[in-house]
Amino acid sequence: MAAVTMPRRRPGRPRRSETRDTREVVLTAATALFAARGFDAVGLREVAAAAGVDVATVSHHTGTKAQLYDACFARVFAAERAVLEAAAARARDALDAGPQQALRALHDMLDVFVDFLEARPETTALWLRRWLEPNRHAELDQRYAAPLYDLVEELLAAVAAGGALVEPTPHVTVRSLVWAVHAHVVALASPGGSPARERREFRAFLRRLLVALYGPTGLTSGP
Amino acid sequence: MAAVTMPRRRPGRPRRSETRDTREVVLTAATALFAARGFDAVGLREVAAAAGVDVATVSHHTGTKAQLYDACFARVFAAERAVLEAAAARARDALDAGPQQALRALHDMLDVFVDFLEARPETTALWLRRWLEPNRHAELDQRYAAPLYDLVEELLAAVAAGGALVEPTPHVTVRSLVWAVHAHVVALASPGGSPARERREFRAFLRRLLVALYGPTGLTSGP
DNA sequence: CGGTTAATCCAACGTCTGTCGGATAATGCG
DNA sequence: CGCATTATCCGACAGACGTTGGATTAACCG
Repeated sequence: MAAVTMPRRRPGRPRRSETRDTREVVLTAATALFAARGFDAVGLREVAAAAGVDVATVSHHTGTKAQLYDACFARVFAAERAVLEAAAARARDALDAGPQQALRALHDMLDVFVDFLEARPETTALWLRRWLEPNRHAELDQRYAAPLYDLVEELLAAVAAGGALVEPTPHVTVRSLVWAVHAHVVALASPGGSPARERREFRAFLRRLLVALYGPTGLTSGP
Repeated sequence: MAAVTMPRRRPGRPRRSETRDTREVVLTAATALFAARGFDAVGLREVAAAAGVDVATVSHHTGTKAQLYDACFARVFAAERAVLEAAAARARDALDAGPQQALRALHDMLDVFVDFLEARPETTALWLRRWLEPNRHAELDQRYAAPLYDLVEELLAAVAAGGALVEPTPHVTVRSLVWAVHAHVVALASPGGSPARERREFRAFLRRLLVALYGPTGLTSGP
């Protein structure tokens, strides 16, 4: 099972410097497993083995299995949100510099999103798996997706008001954009193919799509 | 558990007329459960209960649990493929009638796709769940996705050659389009919201997207 | 030093899982 | 009718599951 393994710490109270260490290792191992195979297909003993600890240690640090899953989920999406909000802040600043700069900032924000998911594909896997659960879907949408969509829509509206876009964007456009990214990431994780080329092509596609949807803006080209 | 229940047939060899009946009921119940919660979260006893039969009866008709899952998967996608290939055949015929008619046929084919997934959301759920499995992804892509993508691309290229489209379509565009549909279906299955409006808006979005990507063709407006 | 705290593992629990052998009952066929 | 066939269910098995109590070990603190 490869094992991200801890160096197998002996029992006893840890030194103050290394506290909270095991929990991180467990969460990382669990996140990878949950992303790859889903909640029910992963056993706690398997998580423990991947982390190089005992089952009871996992429970000790993360409580129940459902709590462990929630912790993985929250951890991953906190990272995503942090990255996106930083990019959004930059985009907001660019709003004052005119619609052209604002649109470029929007493009940058899309890049940040794509980069993040490419670097951490577990995010996509965890997201899609929970997305499919019929009951939790609404809650998930409210809590994670809606703020992101609103943010992008707000930026698009602001850019549109500046005259660089043809029309304001409905929810469905942003959602489709996001899902195209998820699809790209899943396909990228598959063995075979030419990752570098695929990444390049996908970015070009996104650029082209945005320009196509929102009209010619003078930002059409750009190496 | 609601139960699509069979009327609880008594033991004994069935009449020749009603043979193969139970198997269909089991597959239907299993498909719904697998789609909603995934392979590992669904127990065979639960499938049996939903179908109104005993566990052993499920095994008797569908073999192992993995075989049951495969049967559900194959059944659902055989239906999808049948519908899509019929639409594709119509689109091919329209190619001879000129690029305008060909593009309209392409739009119709998209509609058929969306209609099918809306009517059978299990298709999307089963598809996405297996899509996420890292190892089976490539096989799945080869076996189910690639032919579909190739088909649409071929049609687009033919239409483009006729002068109605601006440029040929790379793989990534078609894939993004398909995923936008899946996202739409998942969102539609969620409680709350206004399904009728969402369906209307999404179709409008698809039209707009196609026109935006492939240039003004005179087919811009619709109803 | 001695006492407290905290992390780790071992072992066991009850439950649920997928699977299979065998009993039962009803039809089809001669 | 009598025999083979088939669908159905009951019961049981071995294994894996999530979870818990208790023992062990080591660091902190006075």
